[in-house]
Amino acid sequence: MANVDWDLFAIVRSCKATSLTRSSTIFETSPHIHSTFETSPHTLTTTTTNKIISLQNYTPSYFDDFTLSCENSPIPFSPLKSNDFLQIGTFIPNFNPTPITPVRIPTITSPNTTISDVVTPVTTTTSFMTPTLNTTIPNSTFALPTITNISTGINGINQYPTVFDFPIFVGQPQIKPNNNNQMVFPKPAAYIEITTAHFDLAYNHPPVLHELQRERNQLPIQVSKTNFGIIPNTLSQHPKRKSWKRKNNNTKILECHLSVEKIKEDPWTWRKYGEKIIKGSSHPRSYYKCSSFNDCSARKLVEKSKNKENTYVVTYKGQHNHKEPKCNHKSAIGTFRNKSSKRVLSTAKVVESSSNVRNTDAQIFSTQSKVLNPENDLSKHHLLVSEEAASSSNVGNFNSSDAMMLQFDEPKSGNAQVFTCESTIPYSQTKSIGVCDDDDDNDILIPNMRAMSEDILLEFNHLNGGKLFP
DNA sequence: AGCCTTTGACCAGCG
DNA sequence: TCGCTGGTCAAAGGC
Repeated sequence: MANVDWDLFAIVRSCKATSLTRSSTIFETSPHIHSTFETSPHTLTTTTTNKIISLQNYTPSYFDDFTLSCENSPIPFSPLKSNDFLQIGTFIPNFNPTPITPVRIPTITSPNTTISDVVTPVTTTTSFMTPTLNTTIPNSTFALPTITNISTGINGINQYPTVFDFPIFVGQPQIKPNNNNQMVFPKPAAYIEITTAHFDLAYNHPPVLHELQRERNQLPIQVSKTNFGIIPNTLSQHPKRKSWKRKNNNTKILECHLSVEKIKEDPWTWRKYGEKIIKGSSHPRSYYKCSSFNDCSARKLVEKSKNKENTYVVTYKGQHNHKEPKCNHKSAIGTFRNKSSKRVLSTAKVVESSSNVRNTDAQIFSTQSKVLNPENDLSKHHLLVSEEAASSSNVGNFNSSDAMMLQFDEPKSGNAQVFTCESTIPYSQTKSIGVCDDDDDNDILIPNMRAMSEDILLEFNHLNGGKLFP
């Protein structure tokens, strides 16, 4: 059972790519207004034709929650967490789409809940090129293997696909197959696919998961290396804003809107090297470099979203020239303590008495300046886990990054308390999956976000002035 | 000791 | 050419 809570949802998610085979409807169940673009109803009616979902009457919107119904087989369609969303509006006006490769293949069949005969996986391995009038795409582009079961359920949780599991081809008008079973684009249009790949691209994931898939004799994965899956963001980009290109003409940029939780899932390690007040923005922009490897050119810009609470605009530039750091799935924006397990222990102890707590946006992601409340079970657990990690003879490689961390600082003026949810993932469970082992690339340690229930997170809300989970 | 954040100064592109 | 602005550097200090 120890493994269960370490459900590698990311793997599960990444190993599935599905599309409906029948008429379907996607509609947003969360009625929130998230952006100034949103003036029309928040319902997206889609139809599918031959495995393609087309959005009609689309209005740019965030998608916090979905319900996806498929004729007589409704599929509750929920995000993994409350803040899971895709800002599809960002992706829509992609009239010159760069190659985007669907990379997800359903591979994991859990002994738990399954959804049968509902979805057909998409395993397209070729890039999606700019459609033109009467353009046809060879049928092979859409040749799909068939599976009958899609399983995401672990312990009965999240037994349904999430938004990330469904590639969505956004097009207007619909793509239709011709007599030769080729996909025909009736007129120039923009098509974009939204899959988990985008999130992974955002995090610049190396093909770790893909390797797993290949080991399972799945189809090879092709990830576009040429354009990094760039999705032009013509909605959010100010036309006069060209300063991006000054020094980075050749760097690859991906902008995405991520919730705090998503940001924390970033497996890469970053070091903040600057912060700047951006004109017209009420929030400073923070600049991060990849700190995992010297000379890595990957950079990340983080700025709090104007439009959506708890959301940050994260811009990735450049590419990592190294593998994703192992055993670092804590995924804070900044700090990564890679050296010793002592650090975990010392940090945990030091912060017990610390009152030096800042309350900036950036600090939300910091692993420093944290204060534990000794009276809090989670804090105790954190210490316990940390000490166990530090003292265990066979866990020498364990560090704080092995566990997911969520921590929220409180303003100085208050009774500073920072709760570290890191402790919600017992170290014993990390071992069950595999501690760091440089000799085993297949030991992937990904925390189960569901292990941290929203109720728990909400309990921390007041500690952060209600900013994180209003 | 090492790595982090902070922050003012500087650099460079653009209008 | 100059001022504005975004991006980066690097010293200082913290953990």
